[in-house]
Amino acid sequence: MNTVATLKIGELARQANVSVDTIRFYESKGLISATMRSASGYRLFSDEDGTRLLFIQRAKQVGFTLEEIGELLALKLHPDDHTCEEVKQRTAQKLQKVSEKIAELERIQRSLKTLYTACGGGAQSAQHCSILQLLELDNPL
Amino acid sequence: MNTVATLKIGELARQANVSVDTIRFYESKGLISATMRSASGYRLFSDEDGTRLLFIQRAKQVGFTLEEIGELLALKLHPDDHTCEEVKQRTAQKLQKVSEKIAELERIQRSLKTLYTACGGGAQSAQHCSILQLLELDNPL
DNA sequence: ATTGACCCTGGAGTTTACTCCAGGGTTTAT
DNA sequence: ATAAACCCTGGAGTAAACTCCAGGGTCAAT
Repeated sequence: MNTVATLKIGELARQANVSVDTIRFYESKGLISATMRSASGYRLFSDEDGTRLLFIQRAKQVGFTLEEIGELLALKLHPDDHTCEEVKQRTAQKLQKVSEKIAELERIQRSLKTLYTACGGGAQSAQHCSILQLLELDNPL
Repeated sequence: MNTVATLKIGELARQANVSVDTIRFYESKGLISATMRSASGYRLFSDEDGTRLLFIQRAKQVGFTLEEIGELLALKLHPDDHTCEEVKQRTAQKLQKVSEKIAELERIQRSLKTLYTACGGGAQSAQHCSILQLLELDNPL
């Protein structure tokens, strides 16, 4: 893995498909930080920063806020970590949240699949039928 | 299923754990609509509206915008629907999006699980290790 | 018949996550 | 040596999704 800082902000932005303004905004929020600056003050990034940006985009897609994403990125183990138990506990909390999100999506998925097959399944199955009613069947109150 | 409109906005808000302002805001965006009004102009909602609000909250949690949620809620089949194919196609698109979100979450889940077990798994396994590196292993660029 | 807890509309304010200048230096190619 | 294409900072503007008034009507209980 190449970890030297050679990318200027525009190059990184193109690679990760975000704007340079977005990168600077994320930096201001502590989600990413230029590994170093060039003599003339230009930010220099490494490939790992590209991975980081990609992760941020994806986590956003599934409903994490930038603040939560920052917490996810802060979950780190290293040998001299004296608070291993605490990291473990925070990780467990995040796992819980992720599981809930997956369960939610699977419920929506089941309803959509039912809706999909009901359509064109013969006149008798094409009842009044919306995703709401299907969710209610799947998840009785 | 009870579908009469008897709930005033405050009662519905308490039931669905959102504010009355939020309900009125959703109404302005076409996500929900009071089934009727009382003589004095009060909005009256049915239990189905509660389900609707619950769905909105959950879909928001997994990263759908209010606009997308509106589209999901609009997916409906009924016998006199002449555009069944179109509904089917839109549903397929939504299914695609849901699958992508689930895949993303499962990737994050795998990394978090690895992080969770690495911690406390003996000194030799507690390497410098963050969710980023684990994601990279899981999803080589 | 009046007090407190609701409801209404219309509009202003807030937070999150960007996006877009202005004004000014830097680098690269011609 | 001079454009074109970058980069910098600081700050203003925008869209989405609320949130919070102000000013005024309604309803149930005392």
